[in-house]
Order: sequence, then structure tokens, then C-alpha cells
Amino acid sequence: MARAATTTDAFNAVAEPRRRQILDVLAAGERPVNDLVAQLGLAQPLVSKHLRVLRQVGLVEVREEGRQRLYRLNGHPLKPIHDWVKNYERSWSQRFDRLDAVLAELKEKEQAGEGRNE
Amino acid sequence: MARAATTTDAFNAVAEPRRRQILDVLAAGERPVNDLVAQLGLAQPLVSKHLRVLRQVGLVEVREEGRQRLYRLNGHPLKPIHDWVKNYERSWSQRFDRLDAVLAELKEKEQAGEGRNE
DNA sequence: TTGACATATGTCTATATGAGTATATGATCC
DNA sequence: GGATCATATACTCATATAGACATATGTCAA
Repeated sequence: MARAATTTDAFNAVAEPRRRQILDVLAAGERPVNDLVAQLGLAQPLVSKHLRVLRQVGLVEVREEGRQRLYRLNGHPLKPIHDWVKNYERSWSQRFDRLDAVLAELKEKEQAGEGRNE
Repeated sequence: MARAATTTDAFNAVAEPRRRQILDVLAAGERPVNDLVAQLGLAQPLVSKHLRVLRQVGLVEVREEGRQRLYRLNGHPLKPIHDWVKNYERSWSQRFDRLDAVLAELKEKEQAGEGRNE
């Protein structure tokens, strides 16, 4: 079996850095394709293809206005990524250091008193 | 050009759901390969290959003990993912609703007063 | 040393990709 | 209608995959 399609979910869609860049630009507001082409310095067909992937996973939405197509961000599909990665935050964040220390102390006490009841 | 290698960075490594599963199991603590094979119900060579990818991006580390290899989690490479996706949290979190409203008001006032100075 | 166990690696296949280039679609303006 | 602009699609290529399977490597035990 090959790798899962980029359009499978946000995890796969966003693994490509160009697509993250596109979302970063769109975070500032709605943009026509040509703006993205200019800002990212990519070939226009390439941008259109990346936008298609992003559309398919729901990360962007389109609105037609004359001959332009205005793309806008929809961050909702990113939530699962956030939810998953959040659980690993303690791996790097100092915010959890104190909490971890407290938990370690508790565990120590628990083990010291082990075997007293049952 | 093909898709970026899965070993390019954490974004690509973690796009594969099996690899996320492996990390989830390892989050509970160090585990030998066979434990992962049993818990995930995957073929052993497949698990070894996924572990290799995870090793190459630094998401797991190995320790040899007899004939076993004990893998443990290292969440640090996930930080860039967290940092990137965090900026989109307002897209789905209600926590930012009030803040957004305030900002919108500010912007409105700003536009109302536009053109007065310079 | 023979064998069982734990893990890694090699080979094969089907498949999807990102990028480049050319072209199609569709709207606007003259 | 014809020209031009904005965007999407089609076709090509080189490449890397996930999984299945067979096998190699290395460790321990009898």
C-alpha cells in the first residue's frame, strides 16, 4: 500500500510545507489565487493544486467574485491535530515541570506507605 | 518531485496514523517492540519500520536490554507542530470569541476615525 | 552448538505524489 | 466576436511510500 492520500485528513494535507504557507497567508484574510502566487513565489498551477487539496480536507473555502476566486481559511479541521499534539506538550514545556515534580513526590509517598493497607 | 520523505520532519512522520498510535502507546512508558506489535495488532516488520522512521525524526529513542529493544518517547520534535497549529486555535475555540469581538470593535472605531490625521 | 526468541532489513507491488509544462475553462472588456 | 485576464485541469516524470513476505542479525538457554 502506498502512503495515505494527502486529501485523507488534515494531518496529511498539512505535512506539505507549501500548504502550511498558504494557510498562513490566508490567516490574514481572504485572498485571490494570484495574491498567493505572488506571495509564495510558486507557479500558479501548483498553487491551484495545493488549494484543491486544502479544499478537499475543508481547510479552505472558496467564493467566486468576477473572474477571481477568493479563498478563505477554515481552521476547524486542524483541531484534531491540536488535540493530539497537546497531549505531548509536557515533553517540552517547562509549564509542566512543577506539576511533574509534585506528582513524583506523591508517587514516592505512596510507595513508601505501600503494603500498610491491603 | 515526489512527496517529501516521511523522515523529513515530525509533520510528515506523524501524518501516518500507525505512527501516532505507536507514540500514544509509548506515552505510557518504555516498551519493547513486541509489546507494540501486540497492542497495535500489526506485523512485526511493519512496526520495526515505523519505529525506524520515528527514530530518524527523533520522536523515539532506543535502549538495548538483552535481546529486547526498549523504545521510549521523545516528544520534543512535536513542538513545531504544536506551535504552528496553536495559531489557528481561534478557528474552533470559543475561548477566543470575546477577544475577537473586542478586536472587531477596535477596528470599527479605527475605521470610523480614519482620515483625520494624515 | 543447536535452537528458540526478539528485532531488523531486503525485496516486491501498487499507488500517489510535487513539480513542470501546456492547455482548457470562464469571466470581463473592447 | 476577439483579446485578455484569472484560475483550473491534463499530462508527464522521478520518487517514496505502506504493507506483505522472506530472511538476516543477534541474544539467550539447554
